[in-house]
Amino acid sequence: MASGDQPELLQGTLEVMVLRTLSRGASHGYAIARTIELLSGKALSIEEGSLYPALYRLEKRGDVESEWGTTDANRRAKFYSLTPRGKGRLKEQMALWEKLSTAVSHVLTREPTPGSVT
Amino acid sequence: MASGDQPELLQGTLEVMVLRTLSRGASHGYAIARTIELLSGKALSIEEGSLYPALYRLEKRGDVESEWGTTDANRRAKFYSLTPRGKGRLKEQMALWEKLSTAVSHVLTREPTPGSVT
DNA sequence: CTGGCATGCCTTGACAGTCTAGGTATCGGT
DNA sequence: ACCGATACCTAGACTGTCAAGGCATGCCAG
Repeated sequence: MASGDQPELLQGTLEVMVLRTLSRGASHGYAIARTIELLSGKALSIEEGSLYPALYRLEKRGDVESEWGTTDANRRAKFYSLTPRGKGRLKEQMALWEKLSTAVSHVLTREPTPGSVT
Repeated sequence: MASGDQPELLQGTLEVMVLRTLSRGASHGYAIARTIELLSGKALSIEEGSLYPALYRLEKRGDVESEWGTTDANRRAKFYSLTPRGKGRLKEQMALWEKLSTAVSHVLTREPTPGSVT
């Protein structure tokens, strides 16, 4: 923790956000980060030290594949795209997020049933 | 892993769930775990190896305090309760969860604006 | 009365994913 | 000539979770 109080990402959510971003079309690291930040309404900030390792994980696992290309800004960049496998994974992970976040929300807001544990 | 594929907790959410549980009244480790599992609709399973360290963290930080007592089942147990500080922390963490989970959901569901980054 | 199950607490070690904090290189504009 | 934005990469520390064990005791079925 220390001093820099940026809210840390909910561990495990970066991957699914990356997959989702790529499901809208191939993109490269830098752009993926900017896109996620934008879509989150600036609530999330994607650190490169987390993003690149995540990308490598996904590629190693066969969920994405990469190819070098050139960006709008005329710069060399590695473009990642979803593989069929990755599309499956995305679906999976979206469902999992839905399930888990709902579960957590329930715990935080639900009133306990009368017959609770003591 | 093997067969029992319990989804891992979203890292960082355990604490806020514990605080929230205690906000409904003092409780002990075992009961806290059962309560969270129940409220989550069995979607979450709280591992003791995560729960107890979390409880110690919270106590060390002054968010909860503990006292030995006896349960309904007539067993010795350490009862934790929220301190004023802990109530503040709970409020904070609930807001943070709200903010982050909303942000993630946006990233997963929102359609990108036309002028996106390339 | 005894064996097993549920209750209840605790700890160690491995591990995964994130962050900090550096580094490199190039393009375009001032 | 420089500087900011773009773009990639990596090492090391850290944090929280998990798996897997251990211990003790109350209660009930057989």
